[in-house]
Amino acid sequence: MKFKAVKGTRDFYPDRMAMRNYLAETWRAVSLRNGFVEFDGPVLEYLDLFSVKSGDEIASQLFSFTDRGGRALAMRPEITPTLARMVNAQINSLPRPIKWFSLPRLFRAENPQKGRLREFFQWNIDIIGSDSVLADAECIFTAIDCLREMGLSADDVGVRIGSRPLTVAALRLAGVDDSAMEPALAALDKRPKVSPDAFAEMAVAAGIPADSLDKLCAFQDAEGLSDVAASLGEGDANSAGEIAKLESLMGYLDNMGVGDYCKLDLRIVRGLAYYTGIVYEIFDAAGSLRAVAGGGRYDNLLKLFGGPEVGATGFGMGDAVLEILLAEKEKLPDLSAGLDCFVIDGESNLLEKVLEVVGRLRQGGIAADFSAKRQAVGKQLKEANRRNARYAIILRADTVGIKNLATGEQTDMSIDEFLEKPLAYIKISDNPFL
RNA sequence: GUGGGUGUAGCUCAGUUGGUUAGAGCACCUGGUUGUGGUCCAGGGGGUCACGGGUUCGAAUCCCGUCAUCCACCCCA
Repeated sequence: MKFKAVKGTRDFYPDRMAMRNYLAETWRAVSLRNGFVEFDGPVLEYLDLFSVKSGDEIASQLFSFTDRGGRALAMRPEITPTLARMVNAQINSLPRPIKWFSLPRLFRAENPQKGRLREFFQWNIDIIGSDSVLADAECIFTAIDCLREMGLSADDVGVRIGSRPLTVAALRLAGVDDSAMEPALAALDKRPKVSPDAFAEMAVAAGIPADSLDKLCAFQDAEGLSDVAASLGEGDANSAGEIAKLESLMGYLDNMGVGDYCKLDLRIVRGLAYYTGIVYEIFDAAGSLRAVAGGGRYDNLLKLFGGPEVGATGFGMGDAVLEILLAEKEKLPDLSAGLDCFVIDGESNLLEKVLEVVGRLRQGGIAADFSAKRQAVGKQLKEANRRNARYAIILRADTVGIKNLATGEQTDMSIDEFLEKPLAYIKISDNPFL
């Protein structure tokens, strides 16, 4: 073969396309029933848009180019900058809180590996214009609502919830200066992935005093909020407020009936610097995969993009890991598309009749097709079977046999009688992805 | 960007210490029961063995390079 798909991209043959549509349609349906409205922006943005909040490291993982007008452009690696740009442009006319979702196609020029591709789809949920922890609760609920809709229980996936402000408070208490906060947070973020010794080495290199590591670990490993409060000591009023937020968050999630999916876990820090409050990641129970989703509060972001200071919170869920997880848990639905009716000419010279019946059925919203070849009934039934049809409509000069291919039952009547109201005799597919 | 594994038919894979015309199953196509399916039977198409170079009388097989893919690191928006 001379031409191949580009590294890190996927060809969506019909089976796979059906799966992609299933994810997209479920994401969309869940978003809408949670009160979010859909938006989208261009795949291409000015390169500058992505350097505002991210450094050069990120820029090196972008697909970027200069167009014929000399503009430095990039294919979007995430939708949040576009969201910020769009919201900022109309912030004064948008009723708050803004509850928007998007299903963007994204591109990142990194090396592909399990659950990571160069081109992928992501579900983004954001609430802008609310400082309340209720907004965080709504986002988390929406994520769980989706996973539950797809058949994943609290035994399959869990939301681990941490807090940036509390983690910062713990680091301050450990003697880390505010100017050294970012590398210290980065070190804590890596802790779950490395050995205790390696973590200690990394932490000290990041400027965390060695003699405070035990206390920091105890803080991160706290099982409950009272433990957290204890490890922060008397602390400041701010920390007490953050602990209260986590408490009401957990309460709200309980109220909405998804408390069993959620767990306090202060080891969740998130890599990015812009998070300002509650942060969370969703993992498979075994913890063998990458995060299915991740998000949190980012109150400074709109201002960073030239807008006002407004509260914002949200998450992103990629398609790659989700699909792997659903496959592992055997929760992928059977999406084999089938026809409602396969129309067969049961005698010779009936093509005109076949076309008439097919036309009428299709017009009535019934998925109908017929054989490209005029051949024996047996062959055509075989084809109907291969096409996964629910009914074979076998035509003769004046009568029609309606055969249920699953049960083998067949009823005969006049063609006119059938076409009068075909739905009285057949049950059409309720598969919306047909 | 770095490191390791793997590249044989559309898919999953065989292919014996290098030896003549490269195989199977599934899928696909055609035909068989003068016509009501999923089975069965017979036949068929399809591979420059990822690509390029080297060693050899001879390479799918050994060596080098390139590319792709998978896994991991970096990073993770």
